[in-house]
Amino acid sequence: MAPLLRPTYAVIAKTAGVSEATVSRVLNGDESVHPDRAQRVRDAVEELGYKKNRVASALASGRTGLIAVVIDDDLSVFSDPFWGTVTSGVSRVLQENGLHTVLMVAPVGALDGGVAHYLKSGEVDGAIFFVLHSDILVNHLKKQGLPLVITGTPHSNADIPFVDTDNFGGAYSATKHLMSQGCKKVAIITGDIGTTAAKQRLDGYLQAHRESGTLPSKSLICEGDYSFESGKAHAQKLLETHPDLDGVFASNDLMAMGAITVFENAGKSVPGQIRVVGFDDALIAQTSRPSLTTVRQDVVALGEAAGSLMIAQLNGQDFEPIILPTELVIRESA
Amino acid sequence: MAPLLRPTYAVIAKTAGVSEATVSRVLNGDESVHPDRAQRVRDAVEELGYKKNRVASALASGRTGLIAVVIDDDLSVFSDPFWGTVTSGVSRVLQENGLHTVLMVAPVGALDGGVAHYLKSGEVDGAIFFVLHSDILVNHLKKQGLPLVITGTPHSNADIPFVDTDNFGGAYSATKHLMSQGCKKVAIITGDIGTTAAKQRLDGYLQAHRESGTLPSKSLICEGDYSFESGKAHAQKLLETHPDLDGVFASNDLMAMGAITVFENAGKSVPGQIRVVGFDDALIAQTSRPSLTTVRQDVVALGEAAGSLMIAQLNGQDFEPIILPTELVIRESA
DNA sequence: TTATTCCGTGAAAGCGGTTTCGCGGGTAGT
DNA sequence: ACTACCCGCGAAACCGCTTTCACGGAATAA
Repeated sequence: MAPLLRPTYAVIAKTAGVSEATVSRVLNGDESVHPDRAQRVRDAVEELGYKKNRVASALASGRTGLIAVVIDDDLSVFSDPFWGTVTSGVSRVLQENGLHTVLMVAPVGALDGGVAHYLKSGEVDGAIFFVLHSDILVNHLKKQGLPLVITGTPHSNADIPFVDTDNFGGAYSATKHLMSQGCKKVAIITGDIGTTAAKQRLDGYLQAHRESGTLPSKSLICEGDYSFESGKAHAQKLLETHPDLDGVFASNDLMAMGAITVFENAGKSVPGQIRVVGFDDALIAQTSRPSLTTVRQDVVALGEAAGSLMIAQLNGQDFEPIILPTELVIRESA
Repeated sequence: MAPLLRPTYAVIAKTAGVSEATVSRVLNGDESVHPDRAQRVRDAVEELGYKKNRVASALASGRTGLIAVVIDDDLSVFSDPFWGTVTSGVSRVLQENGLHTVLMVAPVGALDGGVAHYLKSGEVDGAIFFVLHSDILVNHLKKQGLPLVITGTPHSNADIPFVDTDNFGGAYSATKHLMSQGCKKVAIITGDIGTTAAKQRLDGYLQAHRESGTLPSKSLICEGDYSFESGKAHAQKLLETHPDLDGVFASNDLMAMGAITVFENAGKSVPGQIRVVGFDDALIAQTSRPSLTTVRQDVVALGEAAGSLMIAQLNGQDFEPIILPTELVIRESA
């Protein structure tokens, strides 16, 4: 079937008794059009039910009104509700400014990968990166003039706008809490250590140890990948190599839950014999048995901050990096 | 900064020594172009790094290559991992066919609402609906010739292509299982009864009762809204009005978890004193304590089936509705 | 050999907007 | 009254493709 026929500028112009250029000026907020003519245009739009064709506008203006939100991972990340929540924060801010979100969940890869190709295609007016294993693509796109925001502190000292959560502070207070609860041997299950967030959380854990006058052995530091399964795998290994382990800080809630599953199945009660803290404060943290002590980050605010930084750039305004605080939420598991 | 300058057909045509129409014919798979000329075009594309401008192509052809995936809800649905998983199934199938997904999570509302406006705007070549409280918009769009697929059985007998899970059979076997475990008084917490899925799950529950020669009292049938909080609220009420309750079938895993939280906090052990079954088999079902007995639906396959039905329509092929089976997964809670 | 048909290809119109440049009328200054 | 400047507005070029129509050469049939 033929697509629905909808009025164009030509019809609006004829109805209002003006030119198409005037219609364009009025609908795009040009204040120089005589108020009486402008009102005639608005009346015609109302009467005829006109809607702008965004495809034609994008071709003519060179701007699509789309902002890419890039998650350097695969679609299984959506089993972690963090991503839906943070994305909703970004989308709300962009939508308030007449922009739309294009969500890209794929490995960012090299300069000739799928994500790079898409971002260079001119289809988006800017890009917000959520997970980064390397700054190579980001630096390349910045040189080409694409407005960018990244979440997480950049690897290099490039002048890239970013928002972040206080990873170091959150991990530090989680580890301090475990120690204050009497834990003598505390392990960490990190995220992918290629990301700055995982590094900063590890640094917070190490700083808490330095301040208590101890240093954890290398086998207490496990590199996970934020997945439930990696939490389980490392918990298993920790029990084998450290039977006297009495505390674990996992760098996200999913890995914390994986660890708890293993400990409980091994007959080690949580928090009776071993205490566990996570990071994020996802719903899974609240509903688990035992409910999870965790470092809460304001995920909606993180998304909104990223969106606001993008809007500021597109409007040619000044901006500063934004670091959001964390809060340790004490529940049953520690 | 000015957008990156990229070669257009004019440049490709000049380099290959052909017209722009020929370039368009070659790149769109027209077999009538002389093979030598066609090869010269492909060589020029390779040499110059040409990428099609999809905005210009959409304007010229009247097709955008975008398919809307509509979830009649708000963004909090992403706290339920069902949605990320089912969407990934759809996206994979569309991408294999050169199409892209536009995800819309918003109340569908009336014919003059935001979703309706967008779908009538000509920006998408088709739409897949995931939750529907009413067929009004779908029937309207079908009349206008927009290719459609819905998940869930349509309310009316309209000739709308759909995919579904066997809701009736899943609920029936869940309720039968509770009865076979000795449960004498089984409640149900439904989803929004305006959706056909929730109705069918209720019907399955009622059929299992009919076959056992009993009928549940009306106060054992609670209408939830698939949220964790509604599961808790109805569980609280059920305990008050039915102290001898010994079984609950919840129409999704989140409500089941909400119910378990309330029962455990009230000192009723699961499954010792009261057995609980959910629906979906989300990760939350596996990680909870106790782990959740649930009706597993193949959510990826549901998404892929919806995508395949859309592709068939766009290609003008015949198609049948697709009903996917369920499987009762026995864990600790029942 | 001549006439007719077919087909590959190029020129250009069009898709629906944005934006530029020039024109004419009005206003201000001398 | 005349001159210079300003500004609102319209005509039309342009954005980068797709597709239509017409042309010329080749092939086929009479």
